[in-house]
Amino acid sequence: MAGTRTRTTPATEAADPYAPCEDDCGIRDVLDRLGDRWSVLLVVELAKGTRRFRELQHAVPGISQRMLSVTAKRLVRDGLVERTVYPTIPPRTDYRLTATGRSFAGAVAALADWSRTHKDAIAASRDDFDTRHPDEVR
Amino acid sequence: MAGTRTRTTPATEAADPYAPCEDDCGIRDVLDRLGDRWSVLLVVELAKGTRRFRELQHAVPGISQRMLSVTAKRLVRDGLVERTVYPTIPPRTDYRLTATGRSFAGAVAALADWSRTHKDAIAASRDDFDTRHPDEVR
DNA sequence: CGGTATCCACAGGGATACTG
DNA sequence: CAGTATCCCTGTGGATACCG
Repeated sequence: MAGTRTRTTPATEAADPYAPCEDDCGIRDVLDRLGDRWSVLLVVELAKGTRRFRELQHAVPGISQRMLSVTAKRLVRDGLVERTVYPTIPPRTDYRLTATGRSFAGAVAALADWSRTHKDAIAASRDDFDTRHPDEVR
Repeated sequence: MAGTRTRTTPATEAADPYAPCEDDCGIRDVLDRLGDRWSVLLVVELAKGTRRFRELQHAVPGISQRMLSVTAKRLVRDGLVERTVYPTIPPRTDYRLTATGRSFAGAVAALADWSRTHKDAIAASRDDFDTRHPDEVR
């Protein structure tokens, strides 16, 4: 999502180019988490229980060490995930959902349900659209 | 969301770098719509009733003509929105949610509810985190 | 083990101009 | 009115290397 909440104009700008909360108002914050590639997958995995860094990395195939670190930190900042560090050698870090995080996981699960029940219809619609409009860039 | 569903590697690649549907499986498709800047705003507006191109543009402040066009087309392709063109002069185009689209709007509304009830907690958590970690890039 | 730091490719999306 | 065509800047996130 390039340019999210950013302005292109130099700096000598006064008004916020984005609407001051039309229907939005806070929803964006949640949507941004849902939108990024990994947050939801991490939450879904953590909904199953406490996980260590390495465990998360294996549970969510394809995530890089960097993105796991970045995403987890974001979730911790938002208060959805709790991080516990054991200063042992070698170190150990546990991640687990907070109460808010579990609530969020519930909301996500509802959405996942919607996805599952409508994915076929969506796929069909796309195929249909694509055959009807063979050109197009996409 | 740069690099979404894309590979950086040249072309001589065999296996899909992304998991063949671990827990994901179709959810991504929905999440991608939720993730982009405008889809949800458009759906929310259309949930109120049929809208013309221009009406949508005014209802969703900040959206460019191009992004309205692009986003609407995506929603039509996914079968969430229906487009009716009246070949009058000047032309007129109506956009309205399909049955699937209304169902989707419902799911989004649920999410919006979650957002509203938790936005304060999230904001508080962020403030707390930020004061506790004054440095950091963000 | 559990991260950071750095570098960079690339798709998203804004601005602007033009068209049926 | 309702788009399309271009151009270009931007943040996201992948790869890689290094650290306590």
